[in-house]
Amino acid sequence: MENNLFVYNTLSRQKEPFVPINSPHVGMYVCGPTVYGDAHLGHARPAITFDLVFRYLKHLGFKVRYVRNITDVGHLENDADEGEDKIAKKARLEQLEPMEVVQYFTDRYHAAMDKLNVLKPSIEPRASGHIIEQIALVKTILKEGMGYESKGSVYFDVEKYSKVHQFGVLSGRVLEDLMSNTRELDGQEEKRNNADFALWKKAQPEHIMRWPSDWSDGFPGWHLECSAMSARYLGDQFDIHGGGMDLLFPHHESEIAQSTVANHKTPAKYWLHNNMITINGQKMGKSLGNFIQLDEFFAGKHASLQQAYSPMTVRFFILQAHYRSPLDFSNEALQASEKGFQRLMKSIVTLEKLIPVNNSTVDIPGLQAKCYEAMNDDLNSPILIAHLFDAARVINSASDKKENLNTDDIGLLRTILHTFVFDILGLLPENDPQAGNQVISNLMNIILDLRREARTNKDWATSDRLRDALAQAGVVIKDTKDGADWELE
RNA sequence: GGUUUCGUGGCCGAGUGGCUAGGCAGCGGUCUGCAAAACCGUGUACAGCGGUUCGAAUCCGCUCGAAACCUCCA
Repeated sequence: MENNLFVYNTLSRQKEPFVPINSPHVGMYVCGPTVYGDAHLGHARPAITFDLVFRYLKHLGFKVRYVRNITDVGHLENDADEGEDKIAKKARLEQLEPMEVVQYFTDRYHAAMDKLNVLKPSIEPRASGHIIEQIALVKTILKEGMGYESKGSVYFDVEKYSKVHQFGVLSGRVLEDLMSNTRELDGQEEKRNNADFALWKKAQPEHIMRWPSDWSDGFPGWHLECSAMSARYLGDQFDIHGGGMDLLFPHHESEIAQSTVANHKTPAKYWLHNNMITINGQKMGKSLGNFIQLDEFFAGKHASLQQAYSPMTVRFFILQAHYRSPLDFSNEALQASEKGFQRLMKSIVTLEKLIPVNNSTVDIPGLQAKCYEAMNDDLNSPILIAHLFDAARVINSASDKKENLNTDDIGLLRTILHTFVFDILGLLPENDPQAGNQVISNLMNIILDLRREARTNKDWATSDRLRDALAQAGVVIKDTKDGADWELE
């Protein structure tokens, strides 16, 4: 298996060769959604980013176990309902069981991911299903002397940890700065230091989701689930930990601290972080109220949307930017992606109609090498897409008889496009009438025959009538030198 | 205030010491009965000011501007 993949490791702040701990096996953990609301455009980014990683690693021949969790417990809210679990709050408002809410939004999340052609992870564990592991982890941390109990809650002792390890390896935070943070949080007076974070929280009387423990009836701290579940399914040390940049601190930093104490080793070898999607230069987020849900994109129903954008347009839009760059939403940008995506997909259809010529005028093996080069350079999907557009231009030129392609090169182009467009980028054709309905195809042949007859007789009136009528019916006619072609609008 | 980043042509977005990114839009052309599609051609872009260098959008410094995180967030 050839592997020249380099990835940017947040831990070292540089690109490193990707060498799995136990090749060909790869363990990858990615922080998944909190299921108390519908997925928005921001959620699509990590899902698609790590879907790309998952797909490419598999393509390279690695045996990947991809774990992406569902957070259905434990996140605290810092508003009027202090210390209340987000899911419990929503449930009470709607008079639903918390698990009913969780199920509803989990299903909706899965549906949106399916539309975006995001592959299912190997394991999708729920935090609520791993309370036992999380309690065990708290006990281990207490046994190691790095945690302390306070009024039924348990906190991680960041200052003590810092005497042995460096807290802040991932984010570059300095402990002194964290300690001097004077912000008043719930339970702050229970902590020895401001920088300490909760491992276990005692539940308030109104708190619905709670589990018994040695310390109190309560719920796990929000960094704990990822440490517990990644270790449970991938072992103490695994290859890739992914997530959004916004989780870098405190979430991932705390995970490292917890896992380091519990297992005496740093949990993940490579930390990969995707950047944010912005709207008017600002992060798209629930708390900012400026997010657009994925279903709203697909339906075109949102004040900020000029039209509907298909799932593949959204996917292509995201892949056209590098995962570590911020990506700004705008209708113009989405429309450009839509056009570009269609151009790429049309070229794949055109490729199937090419007639081989003896002497090729284009270096197709070189193109393939460039595609791999792009992906190997920290999953540079925008560069890959630029090369695929080069392929599209070659195909169109060949179709126009301006370039020549022999049988081997046409076959290789087919391999390149199918591999990179479908398998790796995970794009799907959206309107494929030929594949869809044989009857339509047959009917179209009859109509185009009639139109060709009219055109041979220079009966432009009939020819145009057919073209206009078909356009009304949603079929676009394209005249080429070799006769007419058609596609659904 | 601290930590981490970023500032590229009309829009989006790669690159990162010398060699065309790419897409969308625009303009000109080829093709066409016309149109669409396709193809070809077309842009003195790198926030500003200094410095290093034979050479800087790319490295360094400063200035200006923006973002994320520091509090739940993808």
